[in-house]
Amino acid sequence: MYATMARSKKSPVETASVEPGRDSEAAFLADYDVSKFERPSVAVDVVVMTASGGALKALVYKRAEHPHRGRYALPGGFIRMDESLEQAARRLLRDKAGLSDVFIEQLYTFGDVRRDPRARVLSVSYVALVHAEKLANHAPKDVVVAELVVPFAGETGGPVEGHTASGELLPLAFDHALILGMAVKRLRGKLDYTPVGFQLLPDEFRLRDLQDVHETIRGEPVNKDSFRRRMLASGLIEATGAREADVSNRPAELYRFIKRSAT
Amino acid sequence: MYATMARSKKSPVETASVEPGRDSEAAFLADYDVSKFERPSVAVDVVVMTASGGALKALVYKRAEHPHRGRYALPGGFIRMDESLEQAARRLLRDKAGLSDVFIEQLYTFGDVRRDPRARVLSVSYVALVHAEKLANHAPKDVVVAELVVPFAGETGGPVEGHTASGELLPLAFDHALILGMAVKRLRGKLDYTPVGFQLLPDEFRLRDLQDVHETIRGEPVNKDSFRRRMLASGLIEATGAREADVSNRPAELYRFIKRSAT
DNA sequence: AAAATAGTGTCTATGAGACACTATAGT
DNA sequence: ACTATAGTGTCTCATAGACACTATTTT
Repeated sequence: MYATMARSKKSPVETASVEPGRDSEAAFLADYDVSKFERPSVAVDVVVMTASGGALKALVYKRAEHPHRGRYALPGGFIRMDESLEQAARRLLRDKAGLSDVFIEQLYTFGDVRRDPRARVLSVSYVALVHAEKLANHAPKDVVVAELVVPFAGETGGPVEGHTASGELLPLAFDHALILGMAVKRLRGKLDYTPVGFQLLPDEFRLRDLQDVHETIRGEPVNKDSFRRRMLASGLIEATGAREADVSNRPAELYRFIKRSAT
Repeated sequence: MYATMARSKKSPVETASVEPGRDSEAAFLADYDVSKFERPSVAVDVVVMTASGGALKALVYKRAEHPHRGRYALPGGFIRMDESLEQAARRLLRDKAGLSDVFIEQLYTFGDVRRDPRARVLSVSYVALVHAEKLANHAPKDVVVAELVVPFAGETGGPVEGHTASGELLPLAFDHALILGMAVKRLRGKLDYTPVGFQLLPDEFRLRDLQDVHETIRGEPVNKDSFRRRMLASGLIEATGAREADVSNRPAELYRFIKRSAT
């Protein structure tokens, strides 16, 4: 889009001294040889996160091929020449995790020279947030929903461990422990000023569920009273009028988010 | 580092079922052919920002070559195979802007398929924050310190215009208006919870200077009383004991940041 | 009735905004 | 004395945390 705009004849931004030179630019482009410069490989890796049972979780799968065969890696793959980074992330999410229509956001680009033993490979990472049930229903069976053990408080950052539900440690491939750590850091940072729960809860939920999500992400308890007041005053959620059923205590009011963001 | 760790024999993380297979992995790597997959070019572009005279500014330079000859671009260039992304950013900053020992941080990776007319080129962007004087002293003469005109409030995001000091619009190359917009958005976001002024002010400054920086970044005034109280209570700055001189009014106390972060 | 969790009302401490006031330099 | 900006003291309002209290379900 911007490339197009830049080449249009009378774009309103062409006020100062831009040399038009359209023919010579065209000639230049025709002659341009991409292979002049060495290029790295570029992969997109997606952190598919959810929060349930008091734990932050992310989807990993056991690598069947070298390098790092047997270790656990994030769903990812090399980008194609005809897709944008986000399109690549969505494709990989669909092909490797069976997920579509989820919230995704670019996280960070990892580019250490030796991060992949094969060759120079950059990883442009994305975070996807999904409901726990969606992950349970749609994920192929060779994937593992790893529980994350976060060794840092607040938004300090650092590598994060993955465990099975039974507590076994899952050795992570490449620098994926760092990518997971960055994802947790980002999620914690977003918590204060964006309605993160939108993506991590079903359409109807109890305030307690929303509080659980916040506490799981932060890794520490939040004040119940203050949390309720803030959420109700935020204007982002509304009561459905319905209440939960079949509980052995006073049933909680059910709420929904006012504007469910598209994808 | 991670590649090394992953291949070490008895890493403590190898608790679950990792297939060792060191020989076969070595064989695999020896056979691995990088050229199997098509690869994009990867550039690093650096937004060198400063705040002075009530305006946010960024360094751009007029392109002498195609594509987008005559338009203004961020300092940038293709990454080399033996340097990390941050190393590339620092190299470009040194070579193209004459700057070293400045704060830099990765911003975002732009990957639209058509963002560069030559070929598929990803841009991993970085933000550098420097004092206004440092920029004035060190910048080569083919660069322009463009004043940014930010058409959005808060952290909405969107493209940003560059102007000369005299108000002339500088047409920007590629998607660099978007990259600048992202940089402004990020800077505004950091303002609330990190001492951004550290990087944008000289060693000694008046509280008014710090307030000016905050107002310039936010694009709107801040409450003077509350701002003073917050800054003094933050524990991040301390009085030097000295006062400004040669002013025709009550001279202000000079302050310094407690811990000047390294680079 | 007992147990368990949902939800309300109220008090207090803290921090932001508003504003009046005092302080100190040059002219 | 006058001007301009620095810096202080105080009042009010909004919000977070603490805590006691009430409400509503199952067993």
